[in-house]
Amino acid sequence: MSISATPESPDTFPATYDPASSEPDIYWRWLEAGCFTADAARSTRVGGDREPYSVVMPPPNVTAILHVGHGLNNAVQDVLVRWARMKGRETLWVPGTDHAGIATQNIIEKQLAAEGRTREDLGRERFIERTRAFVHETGGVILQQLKSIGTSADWSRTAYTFSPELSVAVRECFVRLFERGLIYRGHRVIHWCPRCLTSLSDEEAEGEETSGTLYHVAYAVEDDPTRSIVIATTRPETMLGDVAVAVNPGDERYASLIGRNVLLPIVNLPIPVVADEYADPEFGTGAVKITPAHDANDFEVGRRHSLPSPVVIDMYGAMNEVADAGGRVPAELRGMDRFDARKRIAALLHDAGRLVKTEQHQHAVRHCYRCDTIVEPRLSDQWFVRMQPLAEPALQAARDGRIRILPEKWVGVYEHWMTNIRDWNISRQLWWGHRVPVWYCRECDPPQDVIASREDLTACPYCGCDVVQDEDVLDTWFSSWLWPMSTLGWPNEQATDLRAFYPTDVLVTAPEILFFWVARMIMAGFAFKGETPFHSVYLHGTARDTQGRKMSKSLGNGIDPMDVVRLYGADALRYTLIAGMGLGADVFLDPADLEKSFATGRNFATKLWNIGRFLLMNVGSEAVRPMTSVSATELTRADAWILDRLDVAIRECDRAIGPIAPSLGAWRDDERTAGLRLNDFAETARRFVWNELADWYVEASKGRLAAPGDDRDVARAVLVHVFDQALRLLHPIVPFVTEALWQRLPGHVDGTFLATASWPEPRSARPDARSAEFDTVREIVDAMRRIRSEYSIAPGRSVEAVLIARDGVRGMLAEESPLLGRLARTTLVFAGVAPSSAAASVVLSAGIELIVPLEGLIDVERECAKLQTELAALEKQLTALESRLENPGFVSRAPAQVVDAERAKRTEWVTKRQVLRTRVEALCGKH
RNA sequence: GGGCGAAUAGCUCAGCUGGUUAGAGCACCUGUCUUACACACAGGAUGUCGGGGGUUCGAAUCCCUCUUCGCCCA
Repeated sequence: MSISATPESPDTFPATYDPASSEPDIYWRWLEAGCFTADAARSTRVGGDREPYSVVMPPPNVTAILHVGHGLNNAVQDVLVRWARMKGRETLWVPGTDHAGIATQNIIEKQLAAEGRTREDLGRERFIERTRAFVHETGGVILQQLKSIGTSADWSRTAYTFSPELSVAVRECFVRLFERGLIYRGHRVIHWCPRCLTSLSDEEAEGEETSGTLYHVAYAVEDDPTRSIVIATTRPETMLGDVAVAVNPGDERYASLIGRNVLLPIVNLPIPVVADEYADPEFGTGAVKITPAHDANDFEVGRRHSLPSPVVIDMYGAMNEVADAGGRVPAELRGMDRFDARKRIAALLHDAGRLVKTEQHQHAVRHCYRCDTIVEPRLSDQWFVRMQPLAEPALQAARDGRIRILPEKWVGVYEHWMTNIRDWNISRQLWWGHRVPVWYCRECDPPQDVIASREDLTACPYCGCDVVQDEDVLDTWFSSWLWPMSTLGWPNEQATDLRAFYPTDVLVTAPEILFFWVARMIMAGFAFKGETPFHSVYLHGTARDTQGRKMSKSLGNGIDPMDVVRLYGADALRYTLIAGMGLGADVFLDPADLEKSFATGRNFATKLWNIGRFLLMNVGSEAVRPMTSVSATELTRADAWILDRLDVAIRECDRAIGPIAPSLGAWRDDERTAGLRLNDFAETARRFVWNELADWYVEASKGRLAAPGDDRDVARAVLVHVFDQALRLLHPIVPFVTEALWQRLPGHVDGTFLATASWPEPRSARPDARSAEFDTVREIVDAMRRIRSEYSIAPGRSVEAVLIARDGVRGMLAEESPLLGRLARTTLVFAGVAPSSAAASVVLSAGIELIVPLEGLIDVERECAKLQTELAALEKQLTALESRLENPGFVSRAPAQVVDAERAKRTEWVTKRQVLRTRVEALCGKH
């Protein structure tokens, strides 16, 4: 064992911690030592000696740069991962990026536009080449940024959704689902973004509450122009594609019109009135126009009634006769944008006397989640995944506890989505992404004309003719839903990582992508591995500004985590985020005042640094006794107390982070919601090092460290031990400063890292009795400090206090008098009765009475009033307590231990009341 | 419109299956260069637990209702 012991002095040890100078170095040394590299062979699942713990990082977009949301997400994961690693698990955290089809393609298209070109100018091949080169050059910056906040991921396993390996997984997944009949090509009305020029899934078309107009339009009855039927619509421009008016079959108002024709205004085409349950008699006029090509519901109605589907809006969102629409779009409207056309058509209807009225109407309008353009329903051929069969096991797993979702409020949301699941449109009309692995043979008869294949095809396997591949690519989420498996080697079932680390443990992400990603990963896990991909889902909150707005680039209210790292260090960033984030709660930060926002974390790191500074400067560099060699009899009361508090802190931290995995195959009800309270964990650890170790133990040890002898060595041993343990507890939250200090502790072995040190365990099951005695000392110090403050007694002035207590307590306190002198500048005088002089006094627990004669300083009236107030409050509570105990209902029905506790309390309070009364008589009576 | 959830100190939140005088952090006020730390130390104030009703020996906690807010899905 080599002892890295250069004597510390104020010169070599600055009073404030400088993260900028040490963090990068520490991180580099962790990497060099391979601290974050998992060894699959050690996993018990492949015959190794360690339980595995694995986490997959939600892959950021390959083109993304770090924002606070990423910081928060990765801070949470890093706390869990570092904790698991210290607990001795073979820990793997898989990092990576996704290729972000739409977002990345948008970037390249913008670049091209700046050059006055389009992707069509380049052609598909060259466009993909260019995008690939761009991603290669500038992509993954975010992964480098993640390193500077301490992310302890296994970079040797960095994955990418569009890598050759993961592309194999995507293709395997597609073909298998196709073969199982769960992927089909459908002719449907889907969500279309006229700007991105691609279809979107239901989840990607986000509803947004919008104030619109409801237009009431009269369609004249063909054979009776005196009558008309009034429909209500928010989208009058789609009327050019109307093929019917639907009314509810039970709606008597319209019964006589069913089967007859009405005339479509402007176009002047006769269209039928049909009876269909879809028409809601309560909404609008109860009659609804049917436009199969431009509304998903209308499409279904159209199918039921065998109606045609004329297309009157093109892919760019402009009015045009696209299909089966001959003569429907007037010349003046052709090529006009849909929203301009809406106004124009409203005007035309008005002029024709067909616009009955308009009214304000609140409704949800779908927007593209990537570019916020209003989505246009579009009739087209798309690939869909039949989701219902996949949802069953995913739903069941959540119900029987094989998987848990925290905070629990999201479980209901998950269940609701899963039980009402709809088919997933997975094809995108993009170039950047996994191309749909389907080839078409023009020569073959059905059913061989559509061939899904794991291998690229050049010729039809059935007839040898030429084949063409489907033009579309797959939704990026169709590759990310495989992430927990594909990153570990799936579909190669023999892959060591897959066997060693799947299923993973916890998935940490934001609730926004519960459906996009989390739910689908669970479905994929069951579909392809027959197992849940993780046993816990932790959905964390959102970073918001002081007004509660979500931080975003467009609002300009974001915080760049790299700025925070530069100014205050990664630890400050991490501590602030973790400590400020309750389970599922949002974190509020002020983008205009980084100093204020991150002071919590910065101050804490500095405090920790200074405790270390004190310790290293005062403990010295000579060998420190290991705690195992220190016998209980050598320990002072302060030692017993801090060791006891350490045990409490360890237990509370463990409880806050929680069970690392379900104790059986599934979560028991009582452990289902346990743990993952990272803010509680942070607070407990903070309380221990700051309010207990620094405020009391360090202060109490100062005298002992100054006096050479055996006791000095005991104090040094306890101090080093306790600080070492505290650093371990805090390491997952503030890895850098804890590592820096830990490596400077006397006795540190070169080449060992806190990052891979063991997690603390409590020393003893039961607290040492002398720990409670130290609490009495603390109580007296507190009381003396209050009195001193109240009477403005100069800090330097020594005070004498009279103490009335049992013999045992007297003896104990006599022994602790040096400590009382140091911490409270008080000398105790033991007496049997209170002195009669004017004095400040206080009654402590166990009937200890403390009287501080302060001749001349005491305001007798004030002191008397204070005691009387205290006595009155006590009497009131005592009365309530006694009436409770006299209540037969309480005594007979309340649990015995509650009743006993109340009785014990009564005894104590009665004693206290007696002491207070005597004191009041003595002090107030004279006055 | 359907569903889920929340309302506790100025702010952000704990308070588990009912049982002390309802807690923490931050913010705030007062004092202090006490030999690691003023990014600190010491002391202090702060709540009809959203309103109303009910169950119970006992309600912040359970039930009903109203109000307000948030989220998800239409």
